[in-house]
Amino acid sequence: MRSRVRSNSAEANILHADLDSFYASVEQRDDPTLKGRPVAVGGGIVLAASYEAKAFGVSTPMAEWRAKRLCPDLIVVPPRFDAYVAASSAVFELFHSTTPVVEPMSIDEAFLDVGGLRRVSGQPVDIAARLRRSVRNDVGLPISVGVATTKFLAKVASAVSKPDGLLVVPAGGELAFLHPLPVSRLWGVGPKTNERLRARGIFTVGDIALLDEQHLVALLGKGAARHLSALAANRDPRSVETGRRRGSIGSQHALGRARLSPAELDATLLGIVDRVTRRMRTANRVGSTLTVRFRFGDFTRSTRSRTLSHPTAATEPIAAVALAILHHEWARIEDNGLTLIGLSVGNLLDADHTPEQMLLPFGRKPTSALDEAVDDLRKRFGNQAVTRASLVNQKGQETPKLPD
DNA sequence: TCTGGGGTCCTAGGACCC
DNA sequence: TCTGGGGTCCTAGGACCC
Repeated sequence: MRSRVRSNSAEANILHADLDSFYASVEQRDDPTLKGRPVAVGGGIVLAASYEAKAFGVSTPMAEWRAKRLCPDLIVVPPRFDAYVAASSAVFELFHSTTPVVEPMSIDEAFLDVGGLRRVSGQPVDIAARLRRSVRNDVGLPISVGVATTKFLAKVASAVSKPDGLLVVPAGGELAFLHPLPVSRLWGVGPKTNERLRARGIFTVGDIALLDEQHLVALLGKGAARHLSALAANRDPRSVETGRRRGSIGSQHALGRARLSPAELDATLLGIVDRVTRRMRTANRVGSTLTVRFRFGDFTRSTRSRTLSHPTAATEPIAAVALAILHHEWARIEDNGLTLIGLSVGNLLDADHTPEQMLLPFGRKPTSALDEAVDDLRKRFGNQAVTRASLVNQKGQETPKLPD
């Protein structure tokens, strides 16, 4: 259940806590010989870089060979995701013991609302300082915290305070802090938008605040323009929300340059289907919209999606539809090669609250062309789960048709 | 010598329903 | 028989974030 918590918006009550160079810090914590040295976590590409490495210009995501050229002494260690998950859980326990109002943003950052805790825990700045000490002492990791009246500003503050910093933007001092910053600090300004703004002579947040919103709409479209105008004026009414749930679960796999055979591609996709559906079942969720993601040899991308008539977390129907989509794109894959394939399942529902008769698989009459395709695949490959062995499609063999 | 893996949100056209 | 406006869902793509 999602809930909103309103705090007194005139006060700087919102904390944004963000672990510094998270993966790299865990590695430096667990291997003392890495302390104080330039470390990158990755394999082929940099997933995280320590501050010592960042000083050389190493950043993420950067090809490993490039990082090593920038920083010849760089130590590259392979990722240990289990260790990161464990460290993250420990840190989130500290978040939750700080305040009940915690909104996770990713594995290494969260918003905390500490409004209303003054009497119990003191001023936000003191709460933030204590939290930083606990994370350092109990988990052994550096964390930066920003404190402000809005989520957006708290996030900017934590970023500005890095590394291992604490920064409070006092109520009333928001615009003085915000306006000199470059537009790229705004949430939602990436390389493309930054370039478009730069071309119009817009460099700082203050420049945006001065701009007529209509002008911005013409430049970026209505949604983005309103969003940026609001942030530049520090209008950010979003509250810290607990209980937010993911809207999709997916997995993808980069394939490199090697050309895979159709059977190998089928097997790769089935492995991804298996991983995704397992995760869905573990999370006790079902979904109905399948999106297959392709990146071709020239690095152009494309997605194909289909919506099932009933939500499911079962391997078999999802595998059947995902394979049908893959086979439908075969001509383009043959022409260009394929460098990435992925699958995500959206429209997620709680399995417990989904009426049983809505769940696949179950005995039923086909209700859509898509279901007919699923049934067709079942007939063709047997009613058991679609297995790798049953799907060794040689090139040229008839492949399942995807209904238009 | 290229470019990982997990997500979110927005836009826009077309289908479909009322 | 012709015509409308609004709402929602589906699909594809783009941009962005960590």
